[in-house]
Amino acid sequence: MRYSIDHKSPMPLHAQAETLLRKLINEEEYQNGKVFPNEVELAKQLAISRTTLRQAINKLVFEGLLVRKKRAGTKVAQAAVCSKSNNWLSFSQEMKVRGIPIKNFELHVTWVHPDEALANFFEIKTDRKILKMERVRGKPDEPFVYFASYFHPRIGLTGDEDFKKPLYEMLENDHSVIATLSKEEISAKTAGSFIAAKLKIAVGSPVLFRKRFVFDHGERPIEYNIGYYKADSFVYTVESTR
Amino acid sequence: MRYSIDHKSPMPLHAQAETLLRKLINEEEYQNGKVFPNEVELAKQLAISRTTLRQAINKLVFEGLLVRKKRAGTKVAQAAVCSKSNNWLSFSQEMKVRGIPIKNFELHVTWVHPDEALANFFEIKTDRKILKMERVRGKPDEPFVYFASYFHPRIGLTGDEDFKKPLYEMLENDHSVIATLSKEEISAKTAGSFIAAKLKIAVGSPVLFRKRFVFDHGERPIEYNIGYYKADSFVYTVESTR
DNA sequence: TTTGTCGTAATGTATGTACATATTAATAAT
DNA sequence: ATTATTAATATGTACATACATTACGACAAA
Repeated sequence: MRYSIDHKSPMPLHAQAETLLRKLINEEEYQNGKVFPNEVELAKQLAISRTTLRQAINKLVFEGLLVRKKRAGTKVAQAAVCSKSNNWLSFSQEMKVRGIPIKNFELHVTWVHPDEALANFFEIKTDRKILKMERVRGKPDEPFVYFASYFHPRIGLTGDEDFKKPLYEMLENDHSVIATLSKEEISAKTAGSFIAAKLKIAVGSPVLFRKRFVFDHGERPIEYNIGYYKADSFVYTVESTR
Repeated sequence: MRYSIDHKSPMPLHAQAETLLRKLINEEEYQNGKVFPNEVELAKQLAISRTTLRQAINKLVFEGLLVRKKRAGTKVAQAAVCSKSNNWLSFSQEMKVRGIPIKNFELHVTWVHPDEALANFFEIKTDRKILKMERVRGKPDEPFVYFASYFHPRIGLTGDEDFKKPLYEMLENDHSVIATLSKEEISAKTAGSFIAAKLKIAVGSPVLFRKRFVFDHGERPIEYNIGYYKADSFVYTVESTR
């Protein structure tokens, strides 16, 4: 076993097991369908109880990352779920694809204290300052999205980076941060005065609101991002199979 | 305790506990924030072990239905309705999971001629009549979604089906149609007079608009579905990896 | 060749136990 | 009145153990 579990760590054993399993899941052989060592065996190898290991496996099964079958064993889900052409483009890449020229109307970088929810997501204290980047973008003649991004201090951004370049490329090249997982929530909202001013629309106009939580390989939080899109200038597409 | 657990049933105890908890979640007092009996107590009442009960609770916590806090106890999560893209639940199934009672305010079935776009999607001629189903649904006191579904004539629906039952289950059981792929587009819109009246909101209010194209295994079109959701009563969540 | 049966290997279900940890609430000390 | 201290309580973590269920594979019977 390449990895092991630290019984003296303050991190719960089942959590350690979980991250360990995530690593295994990413390995090529398991990606290709190799079955995991069976629960009893694996528990013995890691020197934890089967129950504890199972707690970790269960979570991943629930997430759809693993599938278990009696007698057959536990394998990485050959999902292809969420397949789709990685809708993992940053905004400017998205728009380039659609052939729409982009302009940055505003690009504003500040250091702020996170509110409680954000501190919680980043797993830091609220007195730790984090980098906030705000943007207004759109067609040359009309802004159609307001963005705000918050970055985890772990990344080590200084605020002097060139945020005009594609974001995730920059993070990958200059900071070795590879964003691999995003969770998004989309809803409709009414534009308040702040957003209305940014997008040059009337207060009360409908906007598409998007929250995005971005994680790296090890499920560590990287970025929190919100976006207000002028109605009808943005359509979100989802493809799913079962 | 109003409910109990049958130790002789073939249904696993944790599964019984789970459905029992779902019932509790639906009860008004718990909906309103009353804390559940504590684990040890509840386990005793149900005559199952705490571990088993915990298995059930964990699942519901993972689903986001319950929240637990040390010392404070376990309560129903106060969250907006949400839809996970990979789950493939129909609307009523979604709501049942969230523990929200559903009411059909209107359910209207008609035969209509498809417009050109729809005829094109279904790959039929515009003079071929198709079944249209309209629905207004929501909580008993407030409607929050207007739906319209169009079904491909190939399926053989008569219009006399019981559309109150879960849709995809019905299609699968009675018509051997298995929906496996959906493509959705989500955007924000302004409620027109028609939608405003259906959802009992002001004209011009923001709504979340969703188009859904549903296909079967062989990529043949099954259903075209549009939905207007009252803002903030519906959050669309997407999870993606790369 | 096909069918049946049976052992085995994996997960599934279930219990009992113990101690840790976080949070609230009551109480005591300042 | 405010601030520590402490006790109580609920969830959190972790273990050992036992038996049930399922499904594959091998071997035997038809």
